[in-house]
Amino acid sequence: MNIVEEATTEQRILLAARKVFSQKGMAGARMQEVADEAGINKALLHYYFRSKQQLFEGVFKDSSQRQFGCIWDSLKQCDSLFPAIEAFVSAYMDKMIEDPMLPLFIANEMNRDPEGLAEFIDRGKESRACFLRMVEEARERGEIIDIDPRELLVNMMALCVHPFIARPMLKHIHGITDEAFRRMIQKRRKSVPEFIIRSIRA
Amino acid sequence: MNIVEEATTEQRILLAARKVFSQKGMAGARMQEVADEAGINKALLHYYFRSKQQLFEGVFKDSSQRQFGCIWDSLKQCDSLFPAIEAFVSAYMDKMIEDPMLPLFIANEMNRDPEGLAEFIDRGKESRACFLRMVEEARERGEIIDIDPRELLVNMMALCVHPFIARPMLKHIHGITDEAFRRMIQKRRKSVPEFIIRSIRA
DNA sequence: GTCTATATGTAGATAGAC
DNA sequence: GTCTATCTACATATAGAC
Repeated sequence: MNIVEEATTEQRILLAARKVFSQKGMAGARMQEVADEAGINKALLHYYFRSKQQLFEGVFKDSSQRQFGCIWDSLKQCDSLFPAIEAFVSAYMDKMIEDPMLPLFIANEMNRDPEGLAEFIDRGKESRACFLRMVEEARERGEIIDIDPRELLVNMMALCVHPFIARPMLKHIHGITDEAFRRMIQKRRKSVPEFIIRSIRA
Repeated sequence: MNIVEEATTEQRILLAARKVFSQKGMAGARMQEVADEAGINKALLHYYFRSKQQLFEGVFKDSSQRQFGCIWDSLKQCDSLFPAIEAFVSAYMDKMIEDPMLPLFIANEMNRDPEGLAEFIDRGKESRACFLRMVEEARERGEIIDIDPRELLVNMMALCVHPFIARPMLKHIHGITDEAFRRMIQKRRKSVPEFIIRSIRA
């Protein structure tokens, strides 16, 4: 092996599959397209991953871990609420900037097979519970208004994820380019936490 | 024709197709399933709509009109900002309660074929422009803080639409039933406008 | 208008050479 | 491990009887 190691075939397949599956979805994706994207033959896909379903699961396992993994963790690294909100929004948006197709991909996959996700979603369970307690406590201390912690969390996720889900529509409505979209997202990294905190501050 | 007219075959096909397409997406939908759902034969689908693509477009045309049609109009029926926000949120949510799969369906279709949507999105253009002016004016009068009107609109849509996009995840995370989800949405009809207005009020 | 039967194309998967 | 060639299954679409 060289010091500068080339990507293994398996890695190239996973990368190509992630691109194709997240753009086209499970049903719309074609094995041929994945093969082309990876620069290999269709038959080789079946050599590494027995079936399309298994390839898909390989990709999805990877993707959903990346999506849900460190995001929730960002919540509990803070000891007070407002910094935690800022950290969560930043972490979430960073992940989606890396991989803008992921949110829609995951939304679809959850819709297609709700059970298949359970283990990955549950991974952030404690972090989420920790955050909900933090909200509860801030409320008891009178720092924030009376709001259901779970509702706050839904609103936070909504404000983070929606631009990526609705990207084609936003681009059309506001007539913006990819570059302008990127700038909008960067702006939201600051404005979204402000929007949230203004709304809940007592 | 009877006074109590039965649904025509074409209407039953469109209804069935809407159900199947919005659950499975264009690629995942099967003509056989649409036929079964409509209680007719597969060949008859091709009699009414020459191809799957045309059937899909028939459904999408209908769906996106329902989604975008009267929602934007709700914006300009008010002469001050806060009631307009309340009206928009209510109208939007009512539409989605009627047809909870529509948001994800439309998000996917926009992703698949961004151009295909243009005409339907553009339909609400004047209403949107009118709303953005309303925000601008409220800002000049000092009623609200300094916020980009377009950003406000994105946030409004995010808070409305996200629970429907992420429904399976929310149901899993919060361990709620269909009935509890429905209650959550009803609650949000009030809480979302409050959340927004608290955030922008000067 | 509605059906049965069939043609046509394509995608997933395998066999087997190298 | 990687390829070419092929099998099999199935989905869209059509032909034609009723």
